[in-house]
This record gives sequence, C-alpha cells and structure tokens, in this order.
Amino acid sequence: MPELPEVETVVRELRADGLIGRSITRAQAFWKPMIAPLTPAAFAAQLKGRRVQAIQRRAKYIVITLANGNTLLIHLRMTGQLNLVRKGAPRDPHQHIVLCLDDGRDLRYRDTRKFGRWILTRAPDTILGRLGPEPLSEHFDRKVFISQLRSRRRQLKPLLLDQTFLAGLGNIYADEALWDARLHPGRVASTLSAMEARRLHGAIRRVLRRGIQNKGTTLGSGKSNFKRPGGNRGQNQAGLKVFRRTGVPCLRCGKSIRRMIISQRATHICPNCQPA
DNA sequence: ATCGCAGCCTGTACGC
DNA sequence: TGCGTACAGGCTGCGA
Repeated sequence: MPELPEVETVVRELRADGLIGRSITRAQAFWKPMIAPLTPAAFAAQLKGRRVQAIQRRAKYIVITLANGNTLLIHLRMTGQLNLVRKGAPRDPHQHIVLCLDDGRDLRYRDTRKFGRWILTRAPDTILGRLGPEPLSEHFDRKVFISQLRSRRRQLKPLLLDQTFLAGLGNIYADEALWDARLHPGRVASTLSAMEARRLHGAIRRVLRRGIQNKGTTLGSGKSNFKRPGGNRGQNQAGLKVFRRTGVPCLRCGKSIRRMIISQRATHICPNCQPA
C-alpha cells in the first residue's frame, strides 16, 4: 500500500506535528517478528529516553535518527500505518508497537497484516545503500537513468518495482507512470528508444510529485488502507489514470482500460495508448 | 542476470 | 446468512 508518496506524506506530517525534539519515555512491542532480531525487552531498553533528532524518507523507509547515534528504519510494507494519538487512547488490536512521547502523545504502529518491519541500527547505510536512486532527487540524472534503463533486459514493470534499480515505486505508481509515458509494462527495457526512456523519466517524476501533492493514495474505505498519522485519508485516488480502473474509458483516448498480470502483479493499461 | 514461486499475515469482496 | 475462494498497494529467499 504505501509507496514513495505515501511514505513522504507520513514523514512530512510527523515533522509538522512536532515529533522532532520529542523524547521517547517508553517503548513497547507486542509482535516479536516485527522488531527481530531484537527482543521486546531489548527494543524497549534501547529506545527509552532517546530523543528524535531527524525524520526523513529514503525509498519506502521512514528514517528516524535518534540523538544517541542510533537510527530507526520503519518499513510499512502492505498495511503499516503510523498513528499519532493521545496517550490514554485505547489500543487498537492491530497496533503492535507503541512509543510514548514526553508530550502526552503516543506514536503507534498499526499493521493488520504484520508484514512491516522496524529496524534499529547504528549502520542504516548497510540497508539504505543497497537501494537505487531517489527519483525526485536533483541527483536523479536523466541521461544516467536512460542509459541504465536501456542496459537492462527485463520487462519494464518488474524493473520499475525493483528497489535496487529505482527507489520508491510500487504497483500503483509504476502503472501510472507507464500510462503517462505511453509504454507497455511488458516492454523489455533495452528495446526502448532514447525518446521513450526520456518520457518514462519525466512520467515517473510527474506521478510521484502529484501523489505527494495529493498526500498519497487511499483506495477503498477499509481500515487497512493508507492513513496519515492524524487519521486522514490521502486524496490521490481521484487522480489515478489506470490503476484499478479496469473497464473505464481511458482519459486520453477513450479505449477501455485492461487489467493483466505481469510478473505476478496486477497491471493496468490502456491497450491503445500502450501498445505491446 | 532474470524468472517464478512460496511464504510472511489478515481482511475484504464475491460467487453460490 | 454462511461458506469457500481469490485477491490485496511489499519484499525475501530459494531453485532453475
């Protein structure tokens, strides 16, 4: 569920809500695999008394720098959410981690499917360094991207979802970017013309920027869907052009949007705008 | 290098 | 209403 725009939205809201500078007065973890290899006792001991120095995003990780030199990497995977609530609020059964803050609030981690991970480490680059470039960074060079793209013999869809190739795209924004660039997701990257690769570079940045502007995508109304820390929904679903719009006329040409499976993932295209 | 599959979990949507 | 099945926005580890 959360991709780059959703994670960026969470990070911005946590900052805006004054999480930086707060100290953790108590930490509890109720689902062990989520914090492994730490035990809940070690997790609690390491976090207690620590002050939050910075909150950033790298790829789909929330990166929380603590004042003692430790870094907390939080990955939301499919259904993870961070909830900022008052300390006394009853604990939702899906809230598996609770950080009590020194201002009377709790930062809680809610995750129905329990796929998310919290990693406490002194060497975050061991993990973050393996990730591909940030598509919205000023260092995301168009020429470099074009040549890397055209050097690969994979289909575009799985390549764009590969976090070591490019950081932050997930199933929604990959489909949206490919529609925007008018490229079929099954195209082999090395067959792209320079012009097509250039279109994709622009499209990726465009759909991600729009996603952030709209504060993320919240599909449907289930409690597992993306929520901002304050509990609000994202608004980007209204701006989606193909994702889960099977059978709806293409906004560019009017042809019916089709759903297919590419590398085991639901994939949505306009068969007219995105020829094989 | 690349592909396909199972596994990690729970909730929801849909057909009968 | 109840039951069974398929599917879900991510990622990892394995064998081929």
